[in-house]
Amino acid sequence: MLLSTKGDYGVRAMIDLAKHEGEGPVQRAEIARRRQIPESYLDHLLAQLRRGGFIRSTRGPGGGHELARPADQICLLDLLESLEGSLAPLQCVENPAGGPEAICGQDWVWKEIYDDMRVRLAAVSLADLVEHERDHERELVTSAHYVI
Amino acid sequence: MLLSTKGDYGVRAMIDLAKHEGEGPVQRAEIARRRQIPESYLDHLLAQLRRGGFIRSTRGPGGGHELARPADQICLLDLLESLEGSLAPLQCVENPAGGPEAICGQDWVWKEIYDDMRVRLAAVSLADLVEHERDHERELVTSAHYVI
DNA sequence: ACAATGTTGACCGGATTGGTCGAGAATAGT
DNA sequence: ACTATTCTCGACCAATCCGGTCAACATTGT
Repeated sequence: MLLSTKGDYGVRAMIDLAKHEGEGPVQRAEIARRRQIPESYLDHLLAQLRRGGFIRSTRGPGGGHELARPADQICLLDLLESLEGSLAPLQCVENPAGGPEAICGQDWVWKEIYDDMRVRLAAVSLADLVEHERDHERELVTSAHYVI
Repeated sequence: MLLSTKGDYGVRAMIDLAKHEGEGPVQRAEIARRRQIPESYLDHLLAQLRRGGFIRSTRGPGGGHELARPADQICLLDLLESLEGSLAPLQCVENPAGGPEAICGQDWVWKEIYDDMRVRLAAVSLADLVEHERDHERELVTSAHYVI
């Protein structure tokens, strides 16, 4: 597994914030409930997202969390690399391999895959993810209509 | 990191066997030395490769390991999936997600990347990897020639 | 003052990783 | 039959990571 729950949950949380953009701070408890994330674990992810500059948090009653920038200016690549660290599929793809090692033998294959992956992830914004989710919801509603 | 040392070392070992195809069994100690893999750890990887049907092993003096099929009939995808298990980058990409979860939100992006990745890996054979390594060696020799 | 909320860091059990080690089984050569 | 060589198998182990809990504290609105 390339991504741990950090990347999964973290992006879920960001999608939730993006969906409620402009409605004031969203509370930890709400995010946790809607996205099925353990509340106390979500803490750590929000802290990481804050340090990464993706969200702003305000304390006290009526406090909560909001996006630091518009959803269409946050791409999935930045988000995931901030949450997970490097997404390199293989050790020797990331580091410069020091000397003339070349002992790995499959690095060139993975370099291609990795580059392509990063391009794709960079092309998807948080806004795209929200839009996709809204589309999916509409689909569900429609199919339910015909079933019932 | 998507791949652990299992996938890295395992493929290294297979490249080594492919490179010495037709020269009789290659011994564990040789592979370990040439490819810089701890000998006793290599044991486990060879066992896994044997169970996966990729190699045959013979005991006793003069024994060792050889490819079970020609190198051009073994693709990187099969090897890695046998060594590492599923290469799915995200939980929800692999399992059918049970009910109408769709809570992940980024699964569609990763499904595309995953499919593409598997196609690429399926297109690379062990023979390709050996050829690439030989090319690389020639390059090194050539550049060394000019430097000296 | 008090309640609501976020912030931080310590801690924890279980799984996985990346090995080591030793006893044993098969086989070739003598 | 004996021995040296080589693979085979499973037990074991230390370190790290993962997913998560918890308690103590800081900040702010009323």
